[in-house]
Amino acid sequence: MPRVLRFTEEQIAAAKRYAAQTPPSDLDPRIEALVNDLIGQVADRWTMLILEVLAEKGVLRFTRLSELVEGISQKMLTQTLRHMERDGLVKRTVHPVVPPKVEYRLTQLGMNLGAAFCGVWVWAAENLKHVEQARGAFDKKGRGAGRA
Amino acid sequence: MPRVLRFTEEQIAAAKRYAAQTPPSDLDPRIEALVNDLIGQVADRWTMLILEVLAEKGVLRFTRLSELVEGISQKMLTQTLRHMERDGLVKRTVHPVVPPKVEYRLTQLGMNLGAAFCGVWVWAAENLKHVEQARGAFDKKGRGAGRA
DNA sequence: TTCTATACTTACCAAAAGGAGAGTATCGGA
DNA sequence: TCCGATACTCTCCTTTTGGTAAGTATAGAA
Repeated sequence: MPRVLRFTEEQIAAAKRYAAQTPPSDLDPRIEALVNDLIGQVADRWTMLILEVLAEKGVLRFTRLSELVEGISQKMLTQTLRHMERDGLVKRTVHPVVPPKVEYRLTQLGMNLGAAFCGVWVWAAENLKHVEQARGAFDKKGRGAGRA
Repeated sequence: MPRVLRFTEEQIAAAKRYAAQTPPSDLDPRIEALVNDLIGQVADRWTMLILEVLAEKGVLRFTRLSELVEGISQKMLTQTLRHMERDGLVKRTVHPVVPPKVEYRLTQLGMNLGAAFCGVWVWAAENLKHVEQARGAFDKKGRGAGRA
């Protein structure tokens, strides 16, 4: 499912650029809160999956998207796409024909976000085993001792 | 709130390393699903905030954490810390004294995850204005036309 | 003897997320 | 004349999430 594993060289380069920046030093708390909110909205399960498939496939119509994003309901697909459109992550193009034809593609902003997430996907792919080991250890020895 | 803006040079370097890797080519879908789940659990609001304050402060006790992670309830703090401990992101150290003393710190795995998220924080900080603009535009002209 | 500090746990309840499935509009084709 | 295709929207209902508030254990201080 993490189609990000097929991110283009260009996208990976963008991820590098993001990670390479020394983050700006302290901002005013108002901004910090906004950044926080923004991440909260964007780090959502469906948003990330849609980001992935659009990054991989380029342009997709509604029905195709619903097939590619496994397990998503129409309701959530519509809702998530609207949010992403509102945030400027995807471009929605309506062709006024019958039956309707609507195309979705990532904006530059969306692609940049995908690139920024790339590091997280890589982390997850690399450390899956470590996490599973940690869970196994926790579940076995955690029970029965150590709780305050 | 995004204390990641004060991430150390070392952590930023780690982020670079993550983003610099060409992600492994296609894996079997089982793995992909697991990576997906893992990200879903880890990209949670409280997990990210706790990751931040621990990355910044190093070692913290329960009550101090609850003060620093603004708005978190005891319940969610305990719950999130348990999950993070189980996943091997934080180390929990109990000192058998009265009143109880319990310390939390990030593991290497946790620090790496923080580094991987760094790119996303930077994206959010940089593109906050773009997103706000997009929202403004959407809310104004979006209503009334364009829906299929 | 009662109070305090710490790190929780538990029970209860309200709000939000999200799934299922039906409904809608329109035109060309059988 | 009725069906099918597309991209939704709407309603109803269940599940999940998360907050609040109270309870617990213990040793030393007052």
